[in-house]
Amino acid sequence: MEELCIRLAQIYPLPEPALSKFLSIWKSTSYEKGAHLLKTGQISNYMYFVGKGAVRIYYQKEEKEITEWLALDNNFFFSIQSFFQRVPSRLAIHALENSEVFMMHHDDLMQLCEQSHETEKLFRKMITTSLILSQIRMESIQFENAHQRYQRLLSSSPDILRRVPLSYIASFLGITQETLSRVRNAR
Amino acid sequence: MEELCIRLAQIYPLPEPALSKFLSIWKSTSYEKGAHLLKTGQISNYMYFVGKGAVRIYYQKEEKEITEWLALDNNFFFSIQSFFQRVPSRLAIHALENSEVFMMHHDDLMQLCEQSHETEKLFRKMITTSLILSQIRMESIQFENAHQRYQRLLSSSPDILRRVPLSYIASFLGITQETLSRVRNAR
DNA sequence: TACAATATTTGACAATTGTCAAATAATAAA
DNA sequence: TTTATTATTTGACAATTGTCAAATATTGTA
Repeated sequence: MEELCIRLAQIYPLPEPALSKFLSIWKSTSYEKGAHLLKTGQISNYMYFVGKGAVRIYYQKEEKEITEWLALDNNFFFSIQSFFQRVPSRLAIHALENSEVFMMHHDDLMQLCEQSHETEKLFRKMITTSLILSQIRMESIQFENAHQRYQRLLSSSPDILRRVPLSYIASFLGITQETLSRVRNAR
Repeated sequence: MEELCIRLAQIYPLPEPALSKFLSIWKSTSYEKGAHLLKTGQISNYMYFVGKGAVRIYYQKEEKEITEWLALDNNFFFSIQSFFQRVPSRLAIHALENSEVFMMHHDDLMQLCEQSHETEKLFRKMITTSLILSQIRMESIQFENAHQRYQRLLSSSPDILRRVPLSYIASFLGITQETLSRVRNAR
């Protein structure tokens, strides 16, 4: 919870009493390694924050599993389209390690946003952050080759290799496992 | 202006008096073909809406010009990172045709957002729309080949080929002009 | 420890796309 | 209309990455 507060304050320092109310709608849960936070076809009701731990967002694409996102310690994540558009999620989410996860229900958030302009503002800034990250990732995928993408990931998240199977990382980077294996050794 | 109102209402129907105030901060300008709306290195102060016309957002990458976005008739566009983070823009924007452009200054928008919760909500929804589009485009770039990306563009914006030079479209799709030329003929 | 299951690496080859140069087509200017 | 300029297409070849199969390494479990 500590870390969640810190991350929120970095995005926008919500004044009281809105802050207390906002924090109160986050629920804490523990997920065992392998457990699902969200399954394909469910409407994703939550925005999540992983404290200590790691989760993977993925989906099925022609008999392959595509890793859409990896979130390690102290990061937000959610199934964007399902959460916002209230449609069944194409994405599934599971824990890669035993993880401490905080989650906030869509309806609770919307209710607070109605009541509190300041909370709406915080939420707007959270989405803005996601949008900027999305742009950066898009550019990386479009213009960097396998080696450059791997290096970028390494420098932004150095311990990811020790904690996440190579096949997931490769898919997240948009390359095959074999290519990633070659790229990270030799050359 | 008509079309701008329609598009805004689709995103969120802002009630009066907020709507009138919001509309009043949009300024209308005409740009001649080739004219710049924004040059590299400037801080991008505006969110834009092109009425009738076409614009191109691009940047320089190792002696090549990369087309980051193309906006035709009745669409929003802006230099996301510069607009939100108030840093000099890596992107430039110019008109591909004589264009009718509406623009809204960052500071005016922020002032209205402070005053009006409803306006903040509209803005939040506009960003959410951008985020979802960004996700869809990212997936297209990551998992579709040149031919599929071209087809997707054609179906979402059929007249783009008649109005935008092939080299810009190719760059926008993340492929070379030669590959696009081959993909759209034969095969 | 030894075995089984899973994960990663390696090799051979194919598919896709990029690069560079030249030819052709389309457009704008004289 | 003719010419000059710009845009698009085509060919030959190279680079990158993907695919499939097999080998090796790692991890978890009896």
